[in-house]
Amino acid sequence: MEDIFTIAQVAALTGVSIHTLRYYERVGLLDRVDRANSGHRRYGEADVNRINFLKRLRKTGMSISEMQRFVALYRAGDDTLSERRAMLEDHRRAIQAQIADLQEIIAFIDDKIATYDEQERINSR
Amino acid sequence: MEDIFTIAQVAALTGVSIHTLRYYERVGLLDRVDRANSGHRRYGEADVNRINFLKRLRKTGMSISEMQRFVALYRAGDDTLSERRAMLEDHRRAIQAQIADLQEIIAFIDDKIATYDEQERINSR
DNA sequence: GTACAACTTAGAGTGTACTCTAAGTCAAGA
DNA sequence: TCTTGACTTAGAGTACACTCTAAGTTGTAC
Repeated sequence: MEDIFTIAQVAALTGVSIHTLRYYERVGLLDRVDRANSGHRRYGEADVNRINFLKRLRKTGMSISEMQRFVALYRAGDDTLSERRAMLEDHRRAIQAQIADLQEIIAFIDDKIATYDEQERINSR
Repeated sequence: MEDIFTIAQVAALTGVSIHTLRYYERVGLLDRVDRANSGHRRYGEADVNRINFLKRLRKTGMSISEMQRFVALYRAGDDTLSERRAMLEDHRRAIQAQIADLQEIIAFIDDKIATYDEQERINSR
């Protein structure tokens, strides 16, 4: 019932490269992944979920070291729930701020584009 | 009437460091800034506007090389207006996509936070 | 006129996050 | 059994965007 995956399958599944998957394990973002007798990695669904979560955090600008802190708290168990919650809330706020910045810059670009339109009208007279 | 500024003033005004201002000039993002007889840089308002524009583009994930392309088009004059316009529109679309990603991830984090709340309620029984 | 902070240059160094290499082992099909 | 491609490791290399250093010059306040 529990699906297991090779590193290539996980890379295809998550869009995280093979090199990066090994790197994330090396720096402790992933717990040591199970190995086959051959030594080859065998990922479980929990690993894949973790990778997808990490991918989202990265995509939204969380640094590797912040993610390491988060994972360390996770490993430390239930006592750290409220701390992890606070981290996520901080990160949520940071993302909201990013969105606000982006929206402001969209408005700025729209202004620029409008100026260009104006310019083109003038040039075509 | 035209205000002129030293590099330190521009750094304070724009939030871009002195080192970075010199770097941007070196890689051609800024046209060669005027110099005093002493050789010290003297920035005009047009320079400051350009720096603020570049700062916004960077903040929204445009790479240095893309900005170089944009600036090159700008230098090439009016013939490139529609090309620059197209670049800005592309960048606008990229920013919109970023915003959509971020919003999706906010929803994901809200889910996680809700799970943590649930967990805390269980633990406190 | 002297101290001292701010400026100049070319070029070297840094931090982050990968990304690749070399040398070797393993698994599956012809 | 042989070949081929996927996998393993430790460690080196890379891209990007700065950021700093060294050695020297300039401007201003006392």
